[in-house]
Amino acid sequence: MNMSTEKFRQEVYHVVAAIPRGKVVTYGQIAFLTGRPQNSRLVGHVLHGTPRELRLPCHRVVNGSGRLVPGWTGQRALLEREGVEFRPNGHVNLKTSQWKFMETEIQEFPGPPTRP
DNA sequence: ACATTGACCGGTT
DNA sequence: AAACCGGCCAATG
Repeated sequence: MNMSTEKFRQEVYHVVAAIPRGKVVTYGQIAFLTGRPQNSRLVGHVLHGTPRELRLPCHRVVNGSGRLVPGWTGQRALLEREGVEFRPNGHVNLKTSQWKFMETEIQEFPGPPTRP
């Protein structure tokens, strides 16, 4: 068993556990937060093998374009139940339902200078 | 030791 | 919007 990958697995679990109701995060975001921004595929691999008894909100993880997990029927119902919004094409509306952890400290900036 | 396969991503048609 | 491509890396055969 490789130690660092085991730690990586635990960190992924921690992030997923912290996703608030009604919001989703992408595999890429989790990869970034766990210090392996290049390895979003591994996040998916870890989540695929998540034990059910951990009771993690795995349904709140989607891919970068808002697509749901291939073959997981019922994920959409779980998300809709907690208020996640969907687009006409069946993807999550990331614009309104993505958890943007970067924007927790900085609220507003004076708007960008309008250039004619 | 390969080769293939993914719950992926960013950039380019 | 959607398809394709190259890069990524653990797991699997």
